[in-house]
Amino acid sequence: MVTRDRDFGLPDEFADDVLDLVDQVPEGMVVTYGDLAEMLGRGGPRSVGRVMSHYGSDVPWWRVIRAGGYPPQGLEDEAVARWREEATPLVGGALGRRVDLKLARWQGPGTP
DNA sequence: GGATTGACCGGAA
DNA sequence: GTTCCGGCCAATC
Repeated sequence: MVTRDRDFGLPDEFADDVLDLVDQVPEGMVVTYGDLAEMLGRGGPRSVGRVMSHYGSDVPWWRVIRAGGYPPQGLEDEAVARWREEATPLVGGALGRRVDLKLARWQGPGTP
């Protein structure tokens, strides 16, 4: 009996947990990298960000933002466009480029 | 085995 | 408002 039954098949278990949580984020809401790390109970903001850059293609990555309410670098315009489509609360109105975490922050599964 | 990197965080100047 | 720094964790060279 080995400690890990999944030697291969999945790239890494950590990424699987991250993607699973991001996929549960409802429309009009967002979550920060640091919050995801805390929900998982391990890892850090950097680890989550790295996972997203490689495997985020299969999840609503635009709902994962930085602690300041800003979208990931390189995809700012893409994320803002998605938010306006999903009516995500933005600071300064619908023309804002920053998410209002005070209203749109997803607290975790079971609290949509 | 160490050193570097990455879609980061928070605080200070 | 911006810019700089140290800390954080996992994957990669």
